[in-house]
Amino acid sequence: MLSLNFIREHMQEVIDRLAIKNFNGSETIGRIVELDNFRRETQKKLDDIQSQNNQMAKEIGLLFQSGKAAEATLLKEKTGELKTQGKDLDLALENIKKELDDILVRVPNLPHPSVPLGKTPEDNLVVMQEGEILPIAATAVPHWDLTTKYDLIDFITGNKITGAGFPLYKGKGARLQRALINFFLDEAIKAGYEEVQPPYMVNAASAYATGQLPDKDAQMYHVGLDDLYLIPTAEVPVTNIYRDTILKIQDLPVKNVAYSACFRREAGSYGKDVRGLNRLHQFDKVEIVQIAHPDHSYEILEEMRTYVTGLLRKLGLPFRVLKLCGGDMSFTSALTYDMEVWSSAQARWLEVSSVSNFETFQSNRLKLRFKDETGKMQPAHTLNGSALALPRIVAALLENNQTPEGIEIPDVLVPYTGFERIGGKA
RNA sequence: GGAGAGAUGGCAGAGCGGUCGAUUGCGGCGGUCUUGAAAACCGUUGACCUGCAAGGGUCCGGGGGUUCGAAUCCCUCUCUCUCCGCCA
Repeated sequence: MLSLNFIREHMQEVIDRLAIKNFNGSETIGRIVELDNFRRETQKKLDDIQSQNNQMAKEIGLLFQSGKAAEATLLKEKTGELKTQGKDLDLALENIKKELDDILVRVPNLPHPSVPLGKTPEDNLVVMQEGEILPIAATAVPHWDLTTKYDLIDFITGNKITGAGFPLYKGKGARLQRALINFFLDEAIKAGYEEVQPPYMVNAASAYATGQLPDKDAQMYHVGLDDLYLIPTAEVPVTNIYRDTILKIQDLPVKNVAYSACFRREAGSYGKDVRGLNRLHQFDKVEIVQIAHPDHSYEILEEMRTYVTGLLRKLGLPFRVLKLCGGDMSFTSALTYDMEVWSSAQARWLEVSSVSNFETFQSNRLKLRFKDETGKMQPAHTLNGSALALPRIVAALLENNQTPEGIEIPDVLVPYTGFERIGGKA
């Protein structure tokens, strides 16, 4: 969430920048400042009463100790009034804080000044494109046909076991998954990330801290009996490692990588977007997370972007990088790059990674801070990115590498798969 | 799941219901000494809210209660440890 002080001191700027995310903040921001003023007033009143209370309690103590019981009793009677006032104020303060917090957690992060204007994905800015976009071969088929042809993924049985969007990977399909996960993890480790294996369920506090709650409540699977959420991305548990943490400046940047299954309800999705591997309820992803000094977070964002495009290059997939426009950015992000790979048989771009800088938006909620050069406490910046999400990578690999002899596995993956081709005589 | 013990500052570990935000040790930081380091010695060392400041307020696992006054008493929840049970 945004910090109250920043909002107070930059009201108009906050409203203007929120508008870039198509969020009309004029009323909300006014209300926030109003409530905060009220909060301060009430707090002050309460503090004064507490102060008087403490003072009197001390005096009473001293009187009793020096044997002046009568005077002490007299003073005791006077504390009743203060107590009632204190209770009322306390209650009022609690209500104000609750209302303030409810509003504050629903205000999105401010976009970085370089974020392009726009409302829809069409307004995103293509910042680079690489790789050859080959014309579609007459015989090329989409991945949902290839997975059936080579018996790699069984959507029907997955549907029987659980439901739509929960595929069953089989044989070389399963091995390809495992190969990709290991390849992505090894590459990240080479790039200096420390591997962690997080829990796949998180509590509400964690989901709030990274911004999934209350914003994306309906997108997460919730286990009601225990009040736990299935993670939509490893970002949630991994970033929450650092909740309520004070880091040393020399520990920055913190670099973590994690593989996890991801669970998303994807309520409201339909049509060609959900066909085959394009959109699933459960999928695999390797996620990179960094915690950075605010002075360097944008350099690190570029570093992460370069890292991810490097992976795509190694896999031999044509890709492009988009800088998301205000309207297409997530609630929590200040600047996001999306990486998309070209799927030849579908003749469309598929999003396979999203790399974002959240600046202090998450760390404010996380209470993730570090002591800076001057010994002052300040919130760190958090960043993360997919490196990478598997399903659409698999889709693109299958579609782009299909030949009459079968599907060719990229050289970098062969040591991981143990086979060079799917189908044919191999 | 059953029985018991516990939860205090970065860590360890004190704390008769009344100047306790908290003794002490370690660690950290600064200094003296030293060519440098170690050792020794001296000093310093929690977070948050509010205020220009002085100051005031809150925090001893979370929440509630008793009391003029709670780290200290009571209730409750959570977690940890030990033992038993069950089990990948």
